[in-house]
Amino acid sequence: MAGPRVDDIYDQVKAMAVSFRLRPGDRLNEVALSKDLGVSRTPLREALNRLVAERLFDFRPGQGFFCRPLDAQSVFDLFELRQIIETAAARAACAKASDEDFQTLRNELYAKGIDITGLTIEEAVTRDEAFHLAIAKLSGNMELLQTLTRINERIRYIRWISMSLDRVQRSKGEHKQVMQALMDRDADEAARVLGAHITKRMDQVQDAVRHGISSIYMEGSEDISTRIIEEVQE
Amino acid sequence: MAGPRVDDIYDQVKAMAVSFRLRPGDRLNEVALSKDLGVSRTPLREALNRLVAERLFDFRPGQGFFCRPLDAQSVFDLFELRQIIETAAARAACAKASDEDFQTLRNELYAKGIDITGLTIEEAVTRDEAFHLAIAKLSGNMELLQTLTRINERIRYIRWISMSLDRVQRSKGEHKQVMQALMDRDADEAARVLGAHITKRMDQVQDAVRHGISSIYMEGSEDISTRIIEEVQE
DNA sequence: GCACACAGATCTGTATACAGTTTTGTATAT
DNA sequence: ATATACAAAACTGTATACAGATCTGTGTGC
Repeated sequence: MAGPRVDDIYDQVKAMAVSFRLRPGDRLNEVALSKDLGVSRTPLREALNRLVAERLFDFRPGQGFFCRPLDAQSVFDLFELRQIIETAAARAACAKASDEDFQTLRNELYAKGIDITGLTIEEAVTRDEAFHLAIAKLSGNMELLQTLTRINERIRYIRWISMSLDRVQRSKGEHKQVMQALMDRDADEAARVLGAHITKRMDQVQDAVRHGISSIYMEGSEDISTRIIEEVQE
Repeated sequence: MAGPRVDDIYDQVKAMAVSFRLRPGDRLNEVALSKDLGVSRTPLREALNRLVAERLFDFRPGQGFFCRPLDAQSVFDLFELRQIIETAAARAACAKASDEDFQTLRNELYAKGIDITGLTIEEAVTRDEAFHLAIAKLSGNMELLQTLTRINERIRYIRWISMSLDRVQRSKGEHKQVMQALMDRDADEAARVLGAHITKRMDQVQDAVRHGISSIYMEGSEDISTRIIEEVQE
């Protein structure tokens, strides 16, 4: 049988890194992990090298692979970059996407993000991310989409933590404004609202980070599986 | 002795891919290449996996590594993304960089890009790229810089070809405008001029690509080492 | 002349072994 | 008690071997 082993390993290790199941800064024990995954070190190291290129791991010659720590500056930079790319994507979408595209976006992803009561934080972030990625996709620029996807992977855990600290999802109204601006094909407005939305999130995240990024590493994990009770009235 | 073997292999293979010495679309023979480089397949494959993550190679399970072909759409997308990132970087630089930073930029990289007579096309593109990257660095956003660096690697060969077809470098006056706007800290003007500059380049490249991307693959190589004779008066 | 099938060669995918380095633990001296 | 030196254990880095998949080329049948 076989199947694409490296791709599977890559996905599994990436999932561990993204969810911080491997603690940032820690050295990765190749032998132990390869036994855990039931493969040998060779394909594991191949997968790890991909993740090094994606900046999810550090590689120090002679010492091995390290789960990459996320410092406050990197978090800020990644959010800023995300804002740059998403606002540009919204502008491009206004120019390039069809009315049908926007209808689909509204009916599928936007609609699913409205009521998140009863969802876990992980699920809520996933839906939020999906809406934002869908806009990026409507830009028609696959390289942009790919780049944003990578950025999202690196800050996903921070978004989980931030949301679990805040408890309440306040993006409903903002998403509505973004959706409206897109359907009006008002590029300036779409970029403005989306940019402000991300800035607000970034501020929340900065608070969380200031609160101590090291403590963030410890908790979590169970928090993202707690369910969201209520939603603010908009 | 030893030294970081994988990093070296990575650099060497990347250099081959970026300069299209490995022809796009071609399958890579691991045994042959590993013999060429004087290493075994194991570290070579590790390096190749990094390059897969950077989209310089494709990986098809069961078939191996393929030098990634650059289609017209990808070239367009990469240039568009480059424009988005660079204009945003210029805006950020206006807000964050110090006067001293701009002085250094002007005296070192800007000045070196003015007179390119006698340089090879490869050298001229390198200087152009260095100026643009320096602006990105002044944004203070290292993630942005990293992302742009990766994009540049993927379109470098196209820029070589485009410049060798055009023969004449017309960026002198445009760079001057960008430099001036930066020193005035006029973010809107800097973004506008830089954006227009990249758009112009993109148009030239699109012409080159329409001219036939397949023919582009064949020639080149020697063209980039031809020296630039004259420069337009500005 | 063309399509298909089969066999040989080639190449990829992974496990394993081993050399060399780094880390860890212990014992000794100050 | 602290620092240092040394030895043992653990781990990384790479080569190699082998199994399995893929490709290539030839020959046969239609």
